[in-house]
Amino acid sequence: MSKTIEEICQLLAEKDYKLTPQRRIIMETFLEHGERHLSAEDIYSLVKSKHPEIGMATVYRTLDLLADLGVLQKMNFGDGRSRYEFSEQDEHHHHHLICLSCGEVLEFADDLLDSLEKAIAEATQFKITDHQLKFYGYCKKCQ
Amino acid sequence: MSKTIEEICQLLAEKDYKLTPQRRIIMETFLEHGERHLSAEDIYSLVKSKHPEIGMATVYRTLDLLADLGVLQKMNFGDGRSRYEFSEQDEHHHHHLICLSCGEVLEFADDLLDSLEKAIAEATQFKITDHQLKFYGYCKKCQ
DNA sequence: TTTCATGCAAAGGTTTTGCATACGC
DNA sequence: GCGTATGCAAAACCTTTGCATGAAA
Repeated sequence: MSKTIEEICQLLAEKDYKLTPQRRIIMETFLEHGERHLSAEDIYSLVKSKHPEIGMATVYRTLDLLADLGVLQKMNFGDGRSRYEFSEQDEHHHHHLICLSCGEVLEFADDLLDSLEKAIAEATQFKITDHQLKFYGYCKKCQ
Repeated sequence: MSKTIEEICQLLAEKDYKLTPQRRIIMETFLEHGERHLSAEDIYSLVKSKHPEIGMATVYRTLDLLADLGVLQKMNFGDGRSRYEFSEQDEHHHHHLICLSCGEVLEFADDLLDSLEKAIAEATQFKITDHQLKFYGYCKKCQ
């Protein structure tokens, strides 16, 4: 499960960030549409429909902030813009299958990589905080 | 091993692409600096120092072409620009460890994912052509 | 000679920044 | 009230495109 809005607000407060209406609106929008991999533009459109006064720059700044706090994860699926999704640190990771033809992104649950991660950390002396696995190919429709 | 320049030229010929001096120069530059994960700008600078008449657009077009031919692989390490490296299809995959502090990129060989890939292909009906695994963390120096 | 590739500059798209104003704490 | 956040517009980037010229096959 992703965090609740109260948990996120608490994270903000802990780091002395202000809880502004804009930040709350953006967080709520994310919680309502969390299933998708939203771009900044997606968020901006969703938010703008109900709160036209909000600015694009605020969306970008808020997404950056939430990514820094570890609430969101910034991803790149190769379509020229960043996309964001809730990071689910305590849970098992999920990975992405990206269709090279239609761009569809499927999710795939898996935690096989944990042991691999440990082995790599030991071998390279890296302190690994996260990993990201993407499969590229063609979905059933596009083959 | 990555392909030799002759093999790449042959690929071009097979698909009726012309072998221009610019394309040759860019391929040679890549072969000379193949160990790194070069951006278009990196290639442009390297190429420009010996052949100042070459244009940025040609670099982009050639990199795209080589990626289409399967010679290069376009990657994204989250620094706002695409990076390219030789794709080594016949060999075992290698993956990347990216330091979130200094941006260093380490490579890590592994082929544990082949069986996972098969299982996922079966479960999702995707025809998987490639995968990409990235670990994020902090390198020895930055911890 | 025909067709494709190049170079340049301009356009496109995404993200960041400067600055005056507004607002949370 | 202090200091941070916002909105707007401009700027900064990376990448793509249009078009006349030039070169490969």
